[in-house]
Amino acid sequence: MNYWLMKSEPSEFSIDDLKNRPDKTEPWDGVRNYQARNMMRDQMKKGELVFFYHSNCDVPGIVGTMTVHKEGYPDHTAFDPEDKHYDPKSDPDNPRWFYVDVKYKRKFKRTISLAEMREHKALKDMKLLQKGNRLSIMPITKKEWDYILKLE
DNA sequence: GCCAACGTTGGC
DNA sequence: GCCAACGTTGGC
Repeated sequence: MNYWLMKSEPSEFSIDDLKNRPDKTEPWDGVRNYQARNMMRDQMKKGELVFFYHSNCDVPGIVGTMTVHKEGYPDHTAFDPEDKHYDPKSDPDNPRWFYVDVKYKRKFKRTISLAEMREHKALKDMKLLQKGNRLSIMPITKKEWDYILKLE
């Protein structure tokens, strides 16, 4: 059982957008980073728990939880010239980019902000808090997962 | 809007 | 394979 954190800009796709999908699921499209792709393609398993993180907004932080609903498969937005995530180098016969479907689980009563997480020594090793980390998907330890849930 | 940190691209 | 140039991320 692995635990994850996935970032999204709420102006693009927020936890409320996910919650408001008819079946509360959505493909996590547009990831164009190899490390993040590898995690979605190879490591994220159905039913695993994921923090939803809002980035590039007034109060960046964790806003809720979701689950991996469908394991890695080719990101078809890479094949569509009309799509803003189009990548001509991704060949449908040999896809370069993959995504998973996520499913809404719960929205926190409040945002666990990045600033707040920085204040907790127990969380100091989180990849999220390390300088210059721009990965949009990252693993979380069970210890960190449990600790953050208690902050709510 | 600024800018540091990082990833990718492409010339050589 | 090096590395400068460029583009992107994302906190502030």
